[in-house]
Order: sequence, then C-alpha cells, then structure tokens
Amino acid sequence: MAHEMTDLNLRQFAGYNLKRVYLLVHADLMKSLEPLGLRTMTFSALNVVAENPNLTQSQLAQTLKIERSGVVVLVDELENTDLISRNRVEGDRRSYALHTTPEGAALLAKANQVVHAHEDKIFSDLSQNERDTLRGLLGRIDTPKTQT
Amino acid sequence: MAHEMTDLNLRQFAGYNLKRVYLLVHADLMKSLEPLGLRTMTFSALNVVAENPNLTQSQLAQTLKIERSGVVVLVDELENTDLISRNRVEGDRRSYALHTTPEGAALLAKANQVVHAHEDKIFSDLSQNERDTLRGLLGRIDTPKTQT
DNA sequence: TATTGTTATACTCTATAACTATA
DNA sequence: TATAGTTATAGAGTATAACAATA
Repeated sequence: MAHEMTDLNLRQFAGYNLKRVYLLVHADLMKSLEPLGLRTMTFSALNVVAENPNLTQSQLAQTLKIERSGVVVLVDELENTDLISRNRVEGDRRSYALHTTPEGAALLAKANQVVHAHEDKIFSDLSQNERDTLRGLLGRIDTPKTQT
Repeated sequence: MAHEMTDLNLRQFAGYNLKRVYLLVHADLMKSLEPLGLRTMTFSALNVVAENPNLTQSQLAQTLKIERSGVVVLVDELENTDLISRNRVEGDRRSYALHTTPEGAALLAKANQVVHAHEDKIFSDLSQNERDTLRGLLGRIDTPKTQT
C-alpha cells in the first residue's frame, strides 16, 4: 500500500470540512431513524408540524426551505403512516391545516430521543461546551432573514 | 400573510444547522466556481491532485471519500479541459499517475482565491477567530481514522 | 485471486414547470 | 390574476455491480 494521501489544502476551507461532516452525520442519522420508519426529511417535517399545529404545506415548505412540490411527498408519506393528517380549513378550501396525530406525536418523542443519542455518538469527540459552540456558530450563519 | 413558522426544536440539533449551512455554502460555492468552469467536486479533485502529484485514481477516491467509479467522471472532466493528465506508471500498467498541467495549476491558484473570497462572504457574520473555531471543531469530528 | 479503471445502471434528492381548484 | 396543492419530468450526485486488463 502506498503512502496516505492528504487533503491539507482543502482542509483550510470551512466548507470542505462542513461537507465531510454533513455527509458523515447524515448517513448516521439516516440509519438511526430507519428503525422508526422515518427519513431525515420526514423527521424534520414531523418536527415542524408538531411545533406549528395547523400550518399549511406552503408554510412547511418555507420553513424547511424546500419547494412545495417536495412537501407533497413528505406529507403523503407522513399521512400514509398516520403520523400527521391534512385537515380542511374553513375559509380557504385550497389549503390544508397539518397537525400530528397522537401516533405522530408519540413517534416524534421517540425520534427526538434517537436523534439526541445519534448526536451524542457522532459528536462524541467534542465536549458539551464545544457542541454548543458549533451549533451556535452554524446557527448564526444560516440566519433566516426576516421577509418584508 | 400568516405568522412566521418556527423550527426551534430542530435548531437544537447540530445536524440540522449543519445541513442548512451546508446547502447554503454549497450553492454559493457552485456559483463562485462556475465562471472558472469548475464544479465543487472537480475543484476538490484538482486540489488533491495538485497536493499529491502522481497519485492514482483509487487513491484520489479514497482521499475524497467517493467511489472509484465517481472519480472516473471527475478525472475525465479535468483531463478534457487540460487541467490534469493521466500518465502511465512504470511497473503497474493498470493504474494512472495523475498530475496537474501548468494550466491546471494556474487555474487552481485562481480557484483557491475565489473560494477564499466565497468563504469570506458566506461566513461574514463570524469573526476570523470564530471561523477558525468552526473549522477546527468540524475537522475534529471528521477525523480520518488511520487504516491498518 | 485481487486490483485498477471503466461502464452501465439505478437510486435518492430536489427543482422546474404545467396543471386544477379555489380565491 | 394570484395562490395552494399536485403531478410529471428532469437534473445532480452518487452508489452498486459487472467487466476487461493487469498484477
């Protein structure tokens, strides 16, 4: 076997490290959620619906920063597994009010625990303090600018 | 317009912030590299080839953590634009020794500047110190375990 | 038998655009 | 005219598996 090759020049870029870690985290998160029948995006969607009862699909799209067409698939999946439901809105028959079912809320509680355990594992090389720092720094970069 | 919806529960997870920031960074990086005729992965590949002259495609795959079949496409693209070249290796006619052309080295120098400017912009809400902290924390999570 | 590079294929994720029904 | 949801489609990006040449 030849020498180990290096990526030192790329390592100076935060973005390169960011991508490597993201892929690592995403792969492990996927495996962690799989036993619950969730994917990373259905987990996120379920989370946002639980936090914002009766939001519409368009609002969910905006919050998750994805297109409305993508939300349809997520909501379909969550509705087919009885985790959330689409409810008609009085006054506007175009949109749905989404909310979690009792099963959805119960599964979400479990999923949140699973994801916490996943992060404990994947970030185990960092102290709790460092993890908070990381989360804080990342949160400041992706600041949702308030729309007018 | 209705109230702003929240993703506060997801925000407690480092992974969620990580993904949001990664998508943000990646989209801007792509736009930044486009005028140079590079994609994020060809930029990375060019970088690693320049840093490790005469490495093989398999070694490049290992360094970038992608499959060998994916490297073929990247190297094809870089070779077709005369940025790197595949050279036969004496002693093993299965593999190629990759190295940058003068044009490749020149373009890489320009690209590195572009990417620095891109990061200055995208991470402008962080101080230089905080950016270093971020990069350091990320680097510690994705630690390439030394293979036996 | 194992490895390098290659090809063909498929899969996931997501965006775009066109459509419908409502407003 | 504009908006919510939907559908169909296409494009990245990447992985898997099978193959030829070479070791």
